[in-house]
Amino acid sequence: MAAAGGVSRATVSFVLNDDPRQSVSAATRDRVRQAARDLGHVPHGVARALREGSSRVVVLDLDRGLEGNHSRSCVRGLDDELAAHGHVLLVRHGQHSAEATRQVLDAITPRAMIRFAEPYLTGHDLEDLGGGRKDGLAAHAALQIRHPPSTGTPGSRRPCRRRTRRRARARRRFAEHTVHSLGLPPLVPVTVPRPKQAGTGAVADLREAHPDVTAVAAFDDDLALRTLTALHDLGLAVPGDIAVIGYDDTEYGELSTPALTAVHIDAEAHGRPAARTALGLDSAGLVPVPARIIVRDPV
Amino acid sequence: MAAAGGVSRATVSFVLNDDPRQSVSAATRDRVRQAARDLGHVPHGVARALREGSSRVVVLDLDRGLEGNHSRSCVRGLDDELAAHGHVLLVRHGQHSAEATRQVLDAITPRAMIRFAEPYLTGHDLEDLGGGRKDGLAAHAALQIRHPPSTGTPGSRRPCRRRTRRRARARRRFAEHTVHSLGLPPLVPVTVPRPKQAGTGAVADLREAHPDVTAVAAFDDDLALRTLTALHDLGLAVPGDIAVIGYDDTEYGELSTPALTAVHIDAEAHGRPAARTALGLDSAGLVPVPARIIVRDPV
DNA sequence: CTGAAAGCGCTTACAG
DNA sequence: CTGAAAGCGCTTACAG
Repeated sequence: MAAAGGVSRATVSFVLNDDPRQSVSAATRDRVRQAARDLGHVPHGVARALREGSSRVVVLDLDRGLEGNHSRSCVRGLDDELAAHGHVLLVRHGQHSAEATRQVLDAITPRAMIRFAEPYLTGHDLEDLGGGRKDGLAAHAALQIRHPPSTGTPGSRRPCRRRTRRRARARRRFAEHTVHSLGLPPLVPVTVPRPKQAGTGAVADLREAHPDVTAVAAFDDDLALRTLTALHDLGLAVPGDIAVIGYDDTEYGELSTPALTAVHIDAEAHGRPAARTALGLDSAGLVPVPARIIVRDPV
Repeated sequence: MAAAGGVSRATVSFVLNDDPRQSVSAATRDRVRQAARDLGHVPHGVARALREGSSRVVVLDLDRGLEGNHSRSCVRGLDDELAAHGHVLLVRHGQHSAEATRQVLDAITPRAMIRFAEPYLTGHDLEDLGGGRKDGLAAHAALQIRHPPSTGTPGSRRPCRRRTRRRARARRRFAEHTVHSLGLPPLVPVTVPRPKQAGTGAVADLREAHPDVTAVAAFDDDLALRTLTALHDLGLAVPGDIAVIGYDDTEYGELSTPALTAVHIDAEAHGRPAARTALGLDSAGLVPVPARIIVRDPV
């Protein structure tokens, strides 16, 4: 490559990286660019990574698949934004030991390793992102509880797997805050386990212990659909006897009867700043897309 | 590290890689191992990759998320098997341009890049994997059509996104073969689109045009659930009026009424040989886990 | 059996 | 403004 351009490898590097500390004549610059195009030359990432201390890869740690719209859109945002800055997003699925994580680090020394929804949880995203709107966990928890705004309905929900525990706790706190500020009775937590029969039993117990509960604000769509199924099996009317609202808008929500109304989180706007932070860039000026309720059947 | 052990870097490399071409005295070997442990020394993957020509990473290209059991278990198998051989699995989600793919290659020069379910489709997995059972697309397509074995029911199904088209076509062919060999009437293809109303319309049309169709063998669980919803909305009884059987066993299948019976593919056994092939290893001796039908409610 | 040296392809001070 | 040189941390012929 250097030979073809008739310049030193150093010069090639300067040109291809637009190094501002080095001025290169326009003629040389063009010559190098042209040669790179002709030869299809692209810097070898591994060599560059060795020299620079890390590869242009960001690893996202995600223990689940890409179930709802939240994770899916977040990945899209991360991917786009990283690509725009010459980096690559790679996802690691499953629950891994610390040792396995170290293996990844050792294998490619990624530029950063992101844990899914970490900032969403830690409060980073709870800050005002412009337009007077908060677009984080607190806002989303409140959005779910407030819907529909006209009827005051206590919600209930269920935290689940270990990794999500912290997030569940935070959600719970925000939901309780909302309930309180609306002057509603406190939340009644309920667990709707698998398999189906167990879930139905749990919902039956809830009805008996708390006949006054008029709505369920589910931790996620999976649990919302589980609850819907249980209510169906108990012969209860939705939303007549009790309403259900989901969180995270799975495509399966459309298929239940009644179809599931749910909080829809557009997390591309979360993924982008996360990407920039991972690269050590300023993440100002990104426009958030506030979460909204997808109303399917009346709740 | 070399200094601490009092040996040359070369020797460290020989010991740590168990190089068979080089004999190292037991004493030196122990000394190096001990020093490595003490210092927590691990070979730097990037440097090694530069020298060896590729990193110990395998990239899996997956345009969807991890929806059903097929992709999920396949990823598990790949991940396990690669880890057992000192490699790391990283997943790339979304539909990417050739340019973007090249970016990944340039960034870390992975050992291999796998396209999801490629061998599943190309026939690799259609071979007999031992025990006199085939555990591939042909077997799975047949399994779905044959269920329940007692009643002869024409199936219908729907291919969808571009990437899956080839797979859909192959499935279709295998299903038709099965139908034929069972002496059943030929398959009637049907598309059940989103949104819900459109799907319901499609199923209504099907009923009108082909009142003799008694069962739907869906392309995947999503479509099966869609069909179930449509039938419900049309006031038809399942399986009384028409049966539905899914493919790939989503956890949401449990929640419909009636619950969805589906083909359950344990693809860990597909992931493992794929991993070995990617590493250029022999994949003999791996035990396949044949697909089975998860019967939930009677079809 | 062990060690000194080359080289993988880059980037970046440094000298000209 | 340009080029020769060092060095990132490994592996692997090669000489001792």
